[in-house]
Amino acid sequence: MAPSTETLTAERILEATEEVLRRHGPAKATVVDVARALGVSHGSVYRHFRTKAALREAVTKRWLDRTAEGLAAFASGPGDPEARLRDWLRSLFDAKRRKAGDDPELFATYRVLAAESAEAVAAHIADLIGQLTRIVEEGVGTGTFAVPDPAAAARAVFQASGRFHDPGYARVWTRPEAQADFASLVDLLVRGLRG
Amino acid sequence: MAPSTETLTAERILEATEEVLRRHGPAKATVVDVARALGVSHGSVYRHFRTKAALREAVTKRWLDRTAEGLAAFASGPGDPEARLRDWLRSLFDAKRRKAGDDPELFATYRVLAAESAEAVAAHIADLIGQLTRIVEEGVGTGTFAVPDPAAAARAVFQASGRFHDPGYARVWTRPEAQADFASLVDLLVRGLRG
DNA sequence: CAGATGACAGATTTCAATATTTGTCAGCCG
DNA sequence: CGGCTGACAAATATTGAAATCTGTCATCTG
Repeated sequence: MAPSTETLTAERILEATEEVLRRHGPAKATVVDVARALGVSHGSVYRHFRTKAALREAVTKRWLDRTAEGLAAFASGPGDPEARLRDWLRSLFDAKRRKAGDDPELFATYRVLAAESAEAVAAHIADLIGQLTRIVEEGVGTGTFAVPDPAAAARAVFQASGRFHDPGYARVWTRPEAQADFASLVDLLVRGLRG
Repeated sequence: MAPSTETLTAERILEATEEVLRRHGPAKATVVDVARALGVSHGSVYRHFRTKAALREAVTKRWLDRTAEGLAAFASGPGDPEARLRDWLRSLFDAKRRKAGDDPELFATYRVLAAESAEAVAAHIADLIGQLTRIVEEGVGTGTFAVPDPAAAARAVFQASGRFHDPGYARVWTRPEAQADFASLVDLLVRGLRG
């Protein structure tokens, strides 16, 4: 790739790394590839990221943050908490299924990256459960829901719906019964929250 | 291993195969090892199992069947359906956690075997969901539960509790919060079934 | 003759040599 | 000087030749 006159920033390195990962996959994407894509020596990349692992983790964080952003709208939007909970869960399921279906290789790549960055994933999950907690708390406030511990209930809802957002289950998302299974699960969980 | 004068049966081969898998792990357990353990030539093993895959699948089936047996008691035992449902879920979680904790290598071995025999696993899961369906149906009969479709609800309960029985989650079973998370989830599901 | 054997071909795995990559750092350049 | 370079050692990955394994079958044996 042609060298650039622009300043070398962490941001530019992250973009180039995403591109290299998309092209070569997680196993063959090297720091040298990233440097080549930017037209610099690999030593320069190490000036911005201490290790290859740190670079990959930064890419993973960006990706997880983008995912969480798309859901925040449902978490704090207006409207009935029960409907918002349903929308939030459906939106999460749809987004995951779309990503896994549209570009399986890229999805697999991010699966590998996520497995490497347990800490970033834990933070992301805490973020999502936080969004759910706000919905459940509001539902308790309006009387829609009746649970003793909204945070624990939100956690349970997130874990119970794992089959429809945990990447480990990606292969079942396209099965014909997935849609009905998802509907049954959401109904059961919502009834549980109503108390 | 010493040769035996006993007749070579499928059963004896399966026992020897389990032993070889326990000793060598799934990657290094060969048909020749099994034959050697029985004091016969590997050709004789192929008289009882067409392929190595078929042999492994038979071992997997035995193991899955033993697991399902232990739960059947709760499925059809006497007593309150809600309590039986709770006992069934707890028993499944405890059994899995015990196996994963007591002998992680053997657990990992069976995880590999199960991944190879999708069909046998699907049958096993159908069996378990069948047990759950019977409990839910009985609960609907006694008025404890109120769901429109007991089979769909049982399916949802099984999938919702995946985090506490799916081997893919084994690494979270020993976390300190697992116990509380399990309790929250079961409470939520039971409330959902009560309608 | 039913069941076991072991030689065999092709597929798969292992292992050691070879090549690449990671991460460092002394020195270069604007 | 501040940032970039590229030579380098150690760690990791790739390769391909040798060894092992899978599955078959003609032959043997009780």
